[in-house]
Amino acid sequence: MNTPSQLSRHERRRLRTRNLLIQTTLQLVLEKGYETITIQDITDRADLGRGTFYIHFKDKEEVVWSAFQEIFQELEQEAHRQLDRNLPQVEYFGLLNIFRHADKNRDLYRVMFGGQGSATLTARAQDFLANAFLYDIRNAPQPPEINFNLPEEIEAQLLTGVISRLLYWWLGTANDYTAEQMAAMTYMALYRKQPPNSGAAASS
Amino acid sequence: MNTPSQLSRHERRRLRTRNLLIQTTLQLVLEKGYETITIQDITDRADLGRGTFYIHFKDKEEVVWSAFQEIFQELEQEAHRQLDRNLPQVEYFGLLNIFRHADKNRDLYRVMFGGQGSATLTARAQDFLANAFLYDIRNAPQPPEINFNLPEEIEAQLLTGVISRLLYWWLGTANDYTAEQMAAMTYMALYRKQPPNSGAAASS
DNA sequence: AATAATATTGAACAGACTGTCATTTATGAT
DNA sequence: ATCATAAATGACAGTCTGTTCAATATTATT
Repeated sequence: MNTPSQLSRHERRRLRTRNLLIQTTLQLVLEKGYETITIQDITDRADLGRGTFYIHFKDKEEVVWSAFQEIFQELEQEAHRQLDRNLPQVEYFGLLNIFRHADKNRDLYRVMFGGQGSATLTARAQDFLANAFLYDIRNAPQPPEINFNLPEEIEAQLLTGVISRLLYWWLGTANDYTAEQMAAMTYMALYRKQPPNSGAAASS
Repeated sequence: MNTPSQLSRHERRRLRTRNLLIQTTLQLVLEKGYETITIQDITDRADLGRGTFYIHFKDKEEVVWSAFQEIFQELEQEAHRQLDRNLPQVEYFGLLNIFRHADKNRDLYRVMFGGQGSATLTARAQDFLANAFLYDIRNAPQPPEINFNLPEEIEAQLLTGVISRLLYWWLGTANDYTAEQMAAMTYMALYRKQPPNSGAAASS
């Protein structure tokens, strides 16, 4: 039935063109902007027939979204790992994770949070963030160091707003802040404390 | 030259159809969503020729943006009035202004901040907010009650993020919070103090 | 009232993009 | 080598855009 690789040649072929479409789309979006590019542009660059696109995706949006889903998954998993490890100052390290992840995937984040993508995409990305925060707030093993005394839902939305906008600004403006600095500033604004390890080297 | 009304009849006529186009566009956007509607839809509903649209506006976007500009102006003027009056707790009343203004113009805010409009529109609206905040921070007659100790630019972006997202959530979700409650919660989260007049009636 | 200027019309046009579908090409099983 | 399945193709009809232009309606000037 299945070859050792677990995937039939058909499936591998299918996956290959699918990924080709994703990669090409991302490239083009980053070069020309989401609204501007057309399906034709994508398939031209990918050297495929235009019809082929519609076999794999319904929309421009579906391509970008599925690409981002994969990448977001990384971040989500890391966050849950940290939550489970019951770290002190999860709040700070959570922020740091996000900004580092954004740094690694600058271009993709730019499309999602940078006002270049579709409104729908941005909204979806932010809703995703809000859900993640809500989950974290509700499932925090310990009560938070600092309590906002606000409804959980609102707290989650608030965090989402701060992060999204700072990402937007950070990635879209000429500035020299590092991910660490951004996380530290966000932490200070939200929790009114110095972040851990400020000025000192952190290990393990 | 000019009649007592300051506007020639030609000018008034022009303005009339211009406003008709704006109103109709807003109606339709709120009914069907920004992306969906077409220029044809607008001029049909407005009972105008399609060509007429292009005499007044370049784009769908230009219509919506000019509509919002007018309305934002109200908010901006009120904010500056408050700043000049040197009120205590400007921060709180500034927030209150925004949420009340959003309440009065629910539908328009929904389009701008609700993820229904174009990404460009939303970005422009938020940039506008960020600029306004930056201006207020720099021109505050007194040093703020509570200092964030962050770069002004970042503080402005942070406020923008919080407000935009809370507006998005407030206007787009079933909930019973009043503008006052939203302002109070935002104020508490940002400044870690009870807002003034909580529980008491305010006059004049 | 006649004439000039301005606004609006609506139809027509080229160009671009979309989504679909019957056909062709590549792959897998026998 | 043959046949069945899946993938990829490109041409098609339909929609929207932005522009143009001659005709019509409205307002201003004399």
